Amino acid sequence: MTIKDVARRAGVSTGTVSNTLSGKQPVSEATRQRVLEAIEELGYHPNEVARSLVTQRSHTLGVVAMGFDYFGPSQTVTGIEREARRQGYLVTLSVVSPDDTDADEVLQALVDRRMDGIIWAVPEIGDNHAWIENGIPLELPVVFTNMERRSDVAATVVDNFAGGKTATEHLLSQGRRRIGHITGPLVWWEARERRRGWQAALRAAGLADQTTWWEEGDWSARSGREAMERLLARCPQVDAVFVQNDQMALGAITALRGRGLRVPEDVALVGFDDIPEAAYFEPPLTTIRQDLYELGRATVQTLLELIETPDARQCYISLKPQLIVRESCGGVISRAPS
Amino acid sequence: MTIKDVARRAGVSTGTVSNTLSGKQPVSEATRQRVLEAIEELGYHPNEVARSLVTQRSHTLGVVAMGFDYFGPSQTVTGIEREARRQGYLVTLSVVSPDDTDADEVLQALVDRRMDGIIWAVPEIGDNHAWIENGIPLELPVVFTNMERRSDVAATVVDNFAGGKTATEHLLSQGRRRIGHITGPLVWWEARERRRGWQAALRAAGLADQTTWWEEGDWSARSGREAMERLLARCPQVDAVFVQNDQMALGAITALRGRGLRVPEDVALVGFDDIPEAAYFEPPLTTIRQDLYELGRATVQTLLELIETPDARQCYISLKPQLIVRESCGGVISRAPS
DNA sequence: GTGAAAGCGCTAACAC
DNA sequence: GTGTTAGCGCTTTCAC
Repeated sequence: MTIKDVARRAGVSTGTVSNTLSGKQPVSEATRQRVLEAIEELGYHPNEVARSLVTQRSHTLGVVAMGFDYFGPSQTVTGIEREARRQGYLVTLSVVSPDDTDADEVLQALVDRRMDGIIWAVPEIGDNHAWIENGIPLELPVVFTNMERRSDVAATVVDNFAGGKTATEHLLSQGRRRIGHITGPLVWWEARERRRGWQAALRAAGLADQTTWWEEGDWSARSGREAMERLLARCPQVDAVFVQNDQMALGAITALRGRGLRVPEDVALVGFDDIPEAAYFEPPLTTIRQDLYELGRATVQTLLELIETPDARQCYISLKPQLIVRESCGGVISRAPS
Repeated sequence: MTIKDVARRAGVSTGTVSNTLSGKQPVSEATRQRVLEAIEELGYHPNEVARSLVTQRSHTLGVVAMGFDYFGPSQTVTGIEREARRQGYLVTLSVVSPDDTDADEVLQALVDRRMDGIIWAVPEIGDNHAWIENGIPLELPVVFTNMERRSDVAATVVDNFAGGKTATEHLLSQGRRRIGHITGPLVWWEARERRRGWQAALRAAGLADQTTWWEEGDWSARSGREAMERLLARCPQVDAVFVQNDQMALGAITALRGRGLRVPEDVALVGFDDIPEAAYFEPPLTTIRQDLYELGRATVQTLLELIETPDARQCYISLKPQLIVRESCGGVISRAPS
């Protein structure tokens, strides 16, 4: 089933079929109808591979993501896919692992398939973004997510600093004054940002001497429990803890309960992410929600603009996360979302 | 940067370049070296789109998934992507929504891009698989996941019936005799299978009259809480509940605690999925783990076989889920028999 | 308006 | 072994 078959059937040339399909050149109504009929009868669908070859456009976006069997990344990718499809694009997904050295390979495979653009949705860990430094080695438009601001690179991010600050300020507003902190792995840029936010809020409240009251976890509930144990051993006086994600907060709850401490009466807790389960923790968890779905949407829109207008102003879109108040901080109590 | 540039630079024809690259025709060592050098110097990478057009192979798999911002589906897709890449394939992902009428469109877009095969990783809900009935309308190899067995269709599934049966049998082995059940939406095939497993175990234990002790949820923690409330109202004597996923089990725990009932002393609980948080529930949740990562791997392998050997149509791979024993089933039963 | 023809970048016969 | 050439299925000049 090729365009030739359609042309033959309609008694026209392939160029005319192409024109009726694209509308780029005028076609008389009569032949238009005959072509459309032929297409219908033959059940013809254009071969997009052939089309890509000549137009140099694949209408496909390459997405490289990391560890997306977790809630955050998969939500981002979902947002990306939705928006891409809405705009007539397909998404080719590559998953890299934290220890991957094959970033180049992955990228090359996408370039070879002539993606129209790339979304690099890999968290910035250690120096895994170093390859960007000397200008992007790709002639393709690329947009990054959750990356430290750089010149000449487009990125969409969640304002993790603001998130950490908001969380801590909420704790302060509830009257807590001895606020500890459990971080994600500090090789992650996002983890460092959230900690900066916590420290900034502490300093602003005249609590600068407490900015060392933190312990490092690895995002897992297990590490949250262990970090909480360490924090309790080192700073038994804490009356609140800002935890950098909800899973670790869950572990922290377990640790506190194990020590006979009540949440929020003895120790208040704020998490980060607002995973669906957070509202059903015991107690329901106050947390910072980041709209990663929206992050995905915004990233696609940025990329499509870059594709249309390759003269590319560098743009850096920053999304503010939102405080969700539940019961783990005491004070204001809101119901679980309905 | 095309094959022509390489050919010119190496002083050979394009055919020779192609042959050195593919190795399908012998090339003298001397020219081979010259070609390789030219490729290196020019930084040449073959255009895979052009290659696809002539070879009729895209080395890309189309995956259509649903609601994969949840743990299960994203784990499956991760498994798919990993195995695909290991075998030299890229993955193009389409996400459909539960209320999709656009399944045809999605499929067509993948066919138009000449995917080498399709993985339909959409749960079977209502009659959303009806389009398969009159034989697959695609000339492409397709593999389905978690779908009821059909003739002439390849599928890889988790044995949900066995999972439900195992969960219930474990409860029975702990001495529980009044075992209720909270299901997912029964328009889901998987939910019906798990319930069948529960009922089968009940019947085998001579408890056939209890096979109506179930309530329906929608997979969310919230619905689990509500279903638990209803179940308690209708069958206050239950001493155990098998819940069809961990999120709903979390809600069930909340409901039980609200009624002053202890887990596992008063009511034992088994979940399904083994999400990472399950080990940190209060109490840690006994659950049925399904290895969806492996499901993804197996699905890709099946698909690749189908691509190589298109006459190998129907195969049905069934993966057994695994019981993970934690504390939510306890040993001691403290509720008085009624 | 419409048809003929020249590619897009590559592979695969087929000569030599 | 290597070069030549005819496509893969489409779009896009460019005549008419």
